[in-house]
Amino acid sequence: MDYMAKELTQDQIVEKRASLIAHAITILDSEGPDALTLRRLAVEAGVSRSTPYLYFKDKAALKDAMQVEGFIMLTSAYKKALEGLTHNRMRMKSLGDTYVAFALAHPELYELIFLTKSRRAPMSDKLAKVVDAYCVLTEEPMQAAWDAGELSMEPERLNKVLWVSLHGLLSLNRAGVIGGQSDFEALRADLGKILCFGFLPDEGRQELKTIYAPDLD
Amino acid sequence: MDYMAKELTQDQIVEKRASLIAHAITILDSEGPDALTLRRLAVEAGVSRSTPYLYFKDKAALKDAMQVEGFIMLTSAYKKALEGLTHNRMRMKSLGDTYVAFALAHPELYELIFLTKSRRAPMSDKLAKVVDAYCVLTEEPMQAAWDAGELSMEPERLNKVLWVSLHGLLSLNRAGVIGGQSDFEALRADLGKILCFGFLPDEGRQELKTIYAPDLD
DNA sequence: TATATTAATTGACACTGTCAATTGACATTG
DNA sequence: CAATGTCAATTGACAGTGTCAATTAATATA
Repeated sequence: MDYMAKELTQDQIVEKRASLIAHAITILDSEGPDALTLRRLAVEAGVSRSTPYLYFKDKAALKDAMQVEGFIMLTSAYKKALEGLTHNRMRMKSLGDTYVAFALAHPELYELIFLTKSRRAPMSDKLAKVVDAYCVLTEEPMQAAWDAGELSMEPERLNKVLWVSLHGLLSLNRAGVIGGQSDFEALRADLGKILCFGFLPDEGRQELKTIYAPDLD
Repeated sequence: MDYMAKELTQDQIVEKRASLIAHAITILDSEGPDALTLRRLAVEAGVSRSTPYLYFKDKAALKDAMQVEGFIMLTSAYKKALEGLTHNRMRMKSLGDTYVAFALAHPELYELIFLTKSRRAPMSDKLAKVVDAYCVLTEEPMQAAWDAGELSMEPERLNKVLWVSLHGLLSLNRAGVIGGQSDFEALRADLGKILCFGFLPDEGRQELKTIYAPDLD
């Protein structure tokens, strides 16, 4: 057996952590959550059974780190997707497409990201920071649209509404409860239409408003 | 140890199954998924370690059964919630409230229901049937509204859109990624507004339509 | 009364997360 | 330069899990 230098630099630690996280994501995405085992992760990383415990307190801590990494991956995918796009509408569409593509390409990681394993524990500082950076990016095109008077709701609030809708679409589709592969695109189009225009028809909109949403502004 | 009659009737079997499922849901909802252990379920049911295997092929099979039971619970909650309500708008609102209340009252069960543990396995016949009955109930008020010309989309499609939106709201909120308890109601109101009226403002709606949704009808 | 049937139990195994005890390479000191 | 201390990393060990084969024992039937 070979051994490393005595005292690890901070860089070495984060590098080792990162490589463990990356490999954990590989296992998760290729074989599902049941295959993600600390022991297997260790042996495939060429280290011994309990070495991961030097870098992660827990299996839960590893998952938390994977969640953070997932947001980072999404954020950098967004940055790439926005490159060279100036038209505001295109930027918004590109973000949505990137989100969907990510969720479909990494379904297991996507599921892990949006699952609360930690029971009612508040977000870690690191996660909060990463989510913040994520939201800044997604809100930016909406802010521009808002400034141009093209939206009926403030960007920060609308951003959450759209996020929620898209996540629901992906989550229910993956659950298999909402219809097969072909339905997915149709449902996505339906969702887009409703989000743009609402489910109230153009005729009689004002009167229906008092019926369906008497308490909204 | 006491033993039962030699040959179990079909009724006895489904009763035993049902009681195991019910208790499994109790454990899940009160202590979370990690606490739901076949061995613990067995001992708390007063039977021995591997008795559950006489009623469920797998732990996964137990979870599948719990998923079916979850849909049944939701469906019967709907029926109760609709009792005595004749106004169509009230019926729709009541369904939505019931859905949200169920998800908040049984967060763990709710999560289990909408998680695909079985990797890409198609829905079982039993589940498909239950989901069908579920959808019939939720679509009914929308069908009435559609007949009255109050909707811009066919009930079956709109039902999925609204389901997706509500599920996304609950799922992201539970994930803790979307904001705390107080934000929840505000976000729900925002979502309701966007779903009713869309995110395009009333002014310039027609022109914006060509920008934001050139490919929609 | 003896036998067959079958629900239910126990024994056993491989595997998991986890941590205490141990190892061994290196940096530091006398 | 040899002895010592430090600390990353390994191994040993344990409780707990899902799962199934072998076993038990109660009852219907003959």
